[in-house]
Amino acid sequence: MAKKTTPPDRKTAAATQKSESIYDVTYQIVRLVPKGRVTSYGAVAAAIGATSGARMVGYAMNLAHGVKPKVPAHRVVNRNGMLTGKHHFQPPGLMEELLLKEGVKVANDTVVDFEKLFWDPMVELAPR
DNA sequence: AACATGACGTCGC
DNA sequence: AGCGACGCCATGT
Repeated sequence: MAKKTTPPDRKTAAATQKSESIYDVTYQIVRLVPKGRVTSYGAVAAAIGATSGARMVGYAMNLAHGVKPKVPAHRVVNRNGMLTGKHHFQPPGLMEELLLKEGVKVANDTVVDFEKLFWDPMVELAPR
């Protein structure tokens, strides 16, 4: 009886992920963004080692909804300084609101003086 | 396993 | 200078 080895009840994605997933790292980088500052997906991606994974960063932000501690995804914009993800907020426009409250001026869905407010994790966290 | 999608980025026209 | 297409990496179907 009992032929073959009975496979243990493995839950889906039980041990699939390790302690740190690309999302976890991404969230932490974003959380490090100081108030009144903004960063870009590409910069964060480069900081986590996914230089070309800018899309993954955006993907991670999408999952960041309800993640604790809260992830200031509104401080993350594209390389253009444009609030590309504003439509993913609830309600849309919340992203701009939050930025304005933090002192970041937004015009036409784009961060004003983006390069000035740009916070590069690679530079700030990089050991000189 | 292959295809399609995505909060980006870069190159080409 | 504005629009289109490809590339990247991960996820879902």
